Amino acid sequence: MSTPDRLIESTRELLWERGYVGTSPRAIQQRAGAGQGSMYHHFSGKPDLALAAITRTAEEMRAGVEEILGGPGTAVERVSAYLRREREVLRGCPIGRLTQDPDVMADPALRRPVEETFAWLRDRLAEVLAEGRDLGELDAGLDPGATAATIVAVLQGGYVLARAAGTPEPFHQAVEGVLALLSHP
Amino acid sequence: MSTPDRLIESTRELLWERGYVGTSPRAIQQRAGAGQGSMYHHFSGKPDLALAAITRTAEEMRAGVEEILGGPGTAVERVSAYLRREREVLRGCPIGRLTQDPDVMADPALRRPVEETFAWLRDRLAEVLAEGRDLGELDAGLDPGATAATIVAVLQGGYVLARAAGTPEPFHQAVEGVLALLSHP
DNA sequence: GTCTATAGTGTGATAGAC
DNA sequence: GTCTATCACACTATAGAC
Repeated sequence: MSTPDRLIESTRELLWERGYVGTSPRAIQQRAGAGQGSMYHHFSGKPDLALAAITRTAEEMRAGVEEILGGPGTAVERVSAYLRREREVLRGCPIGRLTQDPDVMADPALRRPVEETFAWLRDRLAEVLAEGRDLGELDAGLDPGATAATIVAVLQGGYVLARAAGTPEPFHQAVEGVLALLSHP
Repeated sequence: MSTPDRLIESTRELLWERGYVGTSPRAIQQRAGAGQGSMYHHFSGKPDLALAAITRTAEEMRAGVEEILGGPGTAVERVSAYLRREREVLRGCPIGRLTQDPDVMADPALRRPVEETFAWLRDRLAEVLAEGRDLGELDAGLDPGATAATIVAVLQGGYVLARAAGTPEPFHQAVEGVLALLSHP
């Protein structure tokens, strides 16, 4: 792995664990096994590195979601598979957590990938839900856009509950709760 | 307002806006109009002040919730009122955001009020939902615990979506989405 | 490309005068 | 109780040698 790649990977991990404010260039360098000069040679500074890290994380997340939502199965099956997919629940969502970082949200360049990822995710889920509704798999009165927002919110909020509780259990409860509401009627 | 009170209020605001890592004693003092000596006279340091601030916020939140959930109306009416209550959506949840702060979660004293607040909230909502189910207002097969987790997660995740989008709209969509699922069958 | 040296600022806290 | 002075350290970045 090249030095720039190692720096980006270090930044990704630290942004996930400690957020943007809590991540220092020094910590990034140490984790990557790179010196200061090296880091500032490849990147203009902390924001530049963070942009590379966030962009890469957003791309990976999108690909992972599309693998499930664009795969085989009925609409409800695909949504269920997405909700029940294995996750490192207590680590939280690497994109969602950036949302709480004022310095990220204040920088348009850093904010864009966060905004776009969630917009895409909601749209993609809404498409699948609309498909399920049109095929009679879901209630005819179901609002795909609102329900998609609910589902994404359950995941993001599930992470919050799990971290508060110190266990993944409330995350899984929240997921099963919304699936029961979705499938039951 | 006394100096200790002003310091606590400053800390509450800054924890909400910038989180624990992003909040410096200096910023707290400046916002409170207090000097360093004054701050360290009344509090032993940043963690001590944060504990006072978090405790106060948790107490207020609990009282606000109980006012609605313990008020008049059917179970669904009270849950709807709680979900639709006016909120400063883009500011996020002052307790939920602490969940993303590794230094808060690493300190058992700071973590406890966060953990207890969410545990209480889920239990309280589950009670109301069980009541609604037992009175035939909600589906007989509804799981109160899981559904309560779902509802709290929708709120917490709604904040995340709203901040990502830069507008409160997805928060309201998520809320209406879950209410539709809850009331429809 | 990578290194070390250095700078300027902020952090979190203590000391001791008033 | 509140003030100013001071501390040791970390942060983010630049300079210039190698």
